[in-house]
Amino acid sequence: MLLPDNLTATPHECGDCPIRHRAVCARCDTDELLRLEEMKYYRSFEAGQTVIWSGDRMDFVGSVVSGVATLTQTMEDGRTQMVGLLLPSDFVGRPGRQGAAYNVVATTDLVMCCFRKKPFEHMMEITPHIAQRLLQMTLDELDAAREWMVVLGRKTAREKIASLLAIIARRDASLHLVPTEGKLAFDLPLTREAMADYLGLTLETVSRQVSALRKDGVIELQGKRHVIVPDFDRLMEEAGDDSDGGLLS
Amino acid sequence: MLLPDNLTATPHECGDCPIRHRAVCARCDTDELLRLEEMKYYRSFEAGQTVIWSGDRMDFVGSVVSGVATLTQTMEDGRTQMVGLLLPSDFVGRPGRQGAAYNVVATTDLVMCCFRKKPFEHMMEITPHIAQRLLQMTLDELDAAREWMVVLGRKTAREKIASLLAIIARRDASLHLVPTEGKLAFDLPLTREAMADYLGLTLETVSRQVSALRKDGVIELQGKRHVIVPDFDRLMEEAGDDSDGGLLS
DNA sequence: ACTTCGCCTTGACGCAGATCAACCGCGTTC
DNA sequence: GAACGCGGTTGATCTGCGTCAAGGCGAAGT
Repeated sequence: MLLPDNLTATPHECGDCPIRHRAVCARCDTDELLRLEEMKYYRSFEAGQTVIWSGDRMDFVGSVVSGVATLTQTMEDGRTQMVGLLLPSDFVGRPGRQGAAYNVVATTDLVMCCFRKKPFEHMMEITPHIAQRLLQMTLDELDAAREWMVVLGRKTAREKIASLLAIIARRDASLHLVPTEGKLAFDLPLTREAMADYLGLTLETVSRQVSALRKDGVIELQGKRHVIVPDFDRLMEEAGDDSDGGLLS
Repeated sequence: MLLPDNLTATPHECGDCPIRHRAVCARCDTDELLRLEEMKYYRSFEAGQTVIWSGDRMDFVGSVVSGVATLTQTMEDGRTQMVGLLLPSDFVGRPGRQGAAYNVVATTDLVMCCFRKKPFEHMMEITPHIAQRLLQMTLDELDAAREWMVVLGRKTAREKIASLLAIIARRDASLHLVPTEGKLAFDLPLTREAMADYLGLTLETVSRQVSALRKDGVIELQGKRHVIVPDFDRLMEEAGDDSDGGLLS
């Protein structure tokens, strides 16, 4: 599981990158960064493939270009909890750390944009604002993790589902920057089981609550995965979290 | 709630600081850092006092010297979830961010060691490895948050209690560095309600499970707060987490 | 066309933990 | 020393979600 054979090194200009690598973007930065830009390479994975196993040596950092991956932790008896959801533009990796702390699994076809860790860390040392940008991104992750602790600890099953749908809808909306006058639609990138693992529920409960939200008109479904949100505010209300999180601002 | 009147500016040498400020320690660092060291000041709070309210402007960063504080998030209907437990040596604050994201409350008498945010941020810019150290600390926090997501999402009430006790016991043991041949003892710095807020439970359930652990000999109690752990491995087992986390290594 | 398999849905039932309520011990106030 | 408040305990009951079980649907293989 160390260096997969589907590793492809594609030199390119920053503008070609559909999602700019937020930690290091040669469009905003210059000079030494262009050297790093040259070291950039892509890796792709199929849905279901494991990117890296918890505990394995991890010699790269990167970010998600397209597709969705999850960070999961499993207890000895098999109970598993998702601890991170990686959507396009999210960063993966722990500069300064040896091993991976969690399983990283692609839940859809996935493309990542990577740097080898060593040179990346070196660049971090000689280019102060990379470390700072990384710090800001890590603080964002920490905020997301803490928000999720509220969901896990204090929300009902229905609120949990609504919260998850809201997160995905919001992130999805911020990508295809087409304002869709209040109606959002997206494909769920997760199975019912993965949703359950994210929310600390069972897959049956997830299924029931999704059905309930559909029956109550909070969402519409086309097939099992395509979700339409007729009224985002209503969804946020169901999530027990009345701020719109800046989607419509 | 902005600048409390109990702010005291105590110039000192690093060695005097019972808990060295992990982000910036003039014993390890030098030169410019000594300038920062001079800007260090202390603030103290009584048990129950709020250090800062969520949303308030936060113009300092700091770390806990002694005592315990909590980060909490409250929903509109009053449900509250603790999202961070701040023990001695833990860092508080978000360099580069304006407001506080959570309520910070002292649950015991508390002493913090602070820097004004502006000069601290400036120092971060001109002293690269401060940003890097801060990044490492933030990654630690993120790991802790994710570990807690597993507790919240997948553990039973009994396991949750055991997990919390184990965390406190371990942190406590690492402070008074006296090896106590397997027997640990400490005072719970949290009320039953605060424990419930940390664990996503009700205070009644916390009370019942603590009693159950006592009845089963996993812990002993002197009064309501003083806990004795006769066998740490047993406690870890109850927590559903068989690694000792390095306490006895 | 039939089978198989993965993913999902729905129903019946049980239980862990929430809720509601009474009470205890202890320190503080008047 | 009576009254009070605060934190904690314990009991009785309720309920949301887990568990177990059966079956549906669509895609892919034979």
